[in-house]
Amino acid sequence: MRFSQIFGHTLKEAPSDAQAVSHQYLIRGGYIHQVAAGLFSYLPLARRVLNKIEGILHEEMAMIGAQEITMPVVLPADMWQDSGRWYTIGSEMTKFHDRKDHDMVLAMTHEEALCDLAAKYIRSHKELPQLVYHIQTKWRDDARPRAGLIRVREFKMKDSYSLDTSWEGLDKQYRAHYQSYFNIFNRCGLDVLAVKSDTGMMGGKIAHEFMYLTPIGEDTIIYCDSCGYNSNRQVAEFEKPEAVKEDLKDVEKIETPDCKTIDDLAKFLDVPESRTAKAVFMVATIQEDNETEVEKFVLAILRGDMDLNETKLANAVKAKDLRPAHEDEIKAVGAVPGYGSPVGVKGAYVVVDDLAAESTNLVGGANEAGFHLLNLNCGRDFKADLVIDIAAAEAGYKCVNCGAELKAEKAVEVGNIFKLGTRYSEAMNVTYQDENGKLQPVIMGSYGIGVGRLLSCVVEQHNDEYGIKWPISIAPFQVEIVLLHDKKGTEAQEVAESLYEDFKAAGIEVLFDDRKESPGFKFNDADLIGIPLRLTVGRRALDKGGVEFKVRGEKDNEIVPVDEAVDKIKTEIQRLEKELRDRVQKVEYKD
RNA sequence: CGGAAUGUAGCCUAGUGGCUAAGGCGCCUGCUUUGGGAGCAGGAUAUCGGAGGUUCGAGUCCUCUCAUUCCGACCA
Repeated sequence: MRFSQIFGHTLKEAPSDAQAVSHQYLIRGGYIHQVAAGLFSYLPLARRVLNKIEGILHEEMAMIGAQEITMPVVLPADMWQDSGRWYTIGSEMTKFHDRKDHDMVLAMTHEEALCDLAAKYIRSHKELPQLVYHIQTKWRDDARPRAGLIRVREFKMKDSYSLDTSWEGLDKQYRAHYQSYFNIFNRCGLDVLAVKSDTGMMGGKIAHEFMYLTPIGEDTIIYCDSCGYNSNRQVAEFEKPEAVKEDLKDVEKIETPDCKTIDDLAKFLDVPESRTAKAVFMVATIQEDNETEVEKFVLAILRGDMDLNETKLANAVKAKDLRPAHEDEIKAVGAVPGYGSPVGVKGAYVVVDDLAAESTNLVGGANEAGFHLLNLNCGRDFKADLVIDIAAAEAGYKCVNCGAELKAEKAVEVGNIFKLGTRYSEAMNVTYQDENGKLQPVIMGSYGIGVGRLLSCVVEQHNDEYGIKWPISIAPFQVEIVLLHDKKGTEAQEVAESLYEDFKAAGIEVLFDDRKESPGFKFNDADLIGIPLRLTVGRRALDKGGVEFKVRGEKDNEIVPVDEAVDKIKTEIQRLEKELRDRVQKVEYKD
């Protein structure tokens, strides 16, 4: 490809909207164009990277026996009604009517479509197990797209679906993906960590997330350096500190103006946050039986220095869904937001974190604006319907396994693998006949990787002050020829042109900067775009007997004779490819 | 969906009620130049996000609205 003909161009300055490094470089390099919030066009350079990534995905899927299919992005609503998600997912899912006035849906993911397909094609245990996948567009009308390609509304995902007759079979396919995903990320040059993401209710349900650690991430990982424990904060376990125990003192009501947060309160009273009680008002949706759902008002009490872990709370009250309570709902039970506690509250299910229950003489809300109560004690001053661990893990707490201090790190989820079990197959009647002729639900798994998010995470990991440094495996081109024009002769031009032809003939992906620009301009663009290998053709190098070879990101360069340039580049490509290939290793599966 | 900020040419910015909206980058033409974002000369590109209002006069003040970004809620 000649640089002069590429659709799109580079920018010296990034638009002020772009804040994440990957967002800035991808825009400045002429890779992507933002159309609206969370909507991007991919220009030729980015498309080439996506093609490379998708190539790796296809190869790795083939390695674990997955067959490629394609399911539509527009789906009829009835399958989403069958799975129940038509009713449970909010405005993130886009619904519309087609010309015949049928309810339609833009696919957020393809479990329903796959189940619909499997229900029609899977008949016998002899046809199982199966593993199918596609790389297809998803639409999620996210309330808050951000950071360029990190969180978007329309994106492509590689999603695969396994179908098995047994939990052992599912486990096998699950572990195959676990390994496969490490291979994929390693081949793309991205460092990831696999963390447990949901132990959930429903017994055997297990999920892992593949996390790229970065401060711009939205997930928090809790990990332990000394024993290797790690987990998404949502489900992380930790050892609670000892409760402070004193002799019980009498309750005392005090005026606390403008103390709506624990922080305000602790400062105002000059007590540590750990001596306060925090009230969190939630509404849980609970499935009583197949037909009926009820909403339950839940009042969660924690020690003031701890955060509520909603996943733990949802599990504790067996909630299908959990949301923050609205202000009128809070008032309806007799509580006051900002000054809340269980004291005097009626009609709420009170869940008290075990540590808060053991702690004595805490400061809590009086359920009266501007007032708190001193010396609250669980059991004496208010009753707990349930005492259980509902606190979120945080850095500084102790590891449950080894007692070392836990650490926290932000991360972006670039992939996940999920043991669905029979959740969808039962709802959507995906069954097969077993050896005895009995109908059984198929046991499913689903496995996803966001392609654009992976691309942007690679840029986050591989860049410097000048631009992107692509890993060779997914670089839009393997080598860039930078021609420096020379008025005194045509030699440089001729050498560059003939090298360009030689590279193409040798099957090397080459970008030829043939533009009539100054050297500095071209070097800066080359660094920005980030092609791994560079050959500079100009008077100075020719006088020294060749062309100048340089690896992106390395300081040194060397003169290579013109007739050895193709071999040199071939060797270097192989060297860089080997580096990435060597990253691919057997990983130990961690439950 | 809550809180905040910002909208001036393709990009970055100036413009603090008063003349024809200014500069840099980029773009076009010509000449010159060619090893880390060259120089000179000429040129094109803005309904100042939109609507309404206040005013003799609005890019500037007010109201509404739209969009984008950031923080939070949310995230199958």
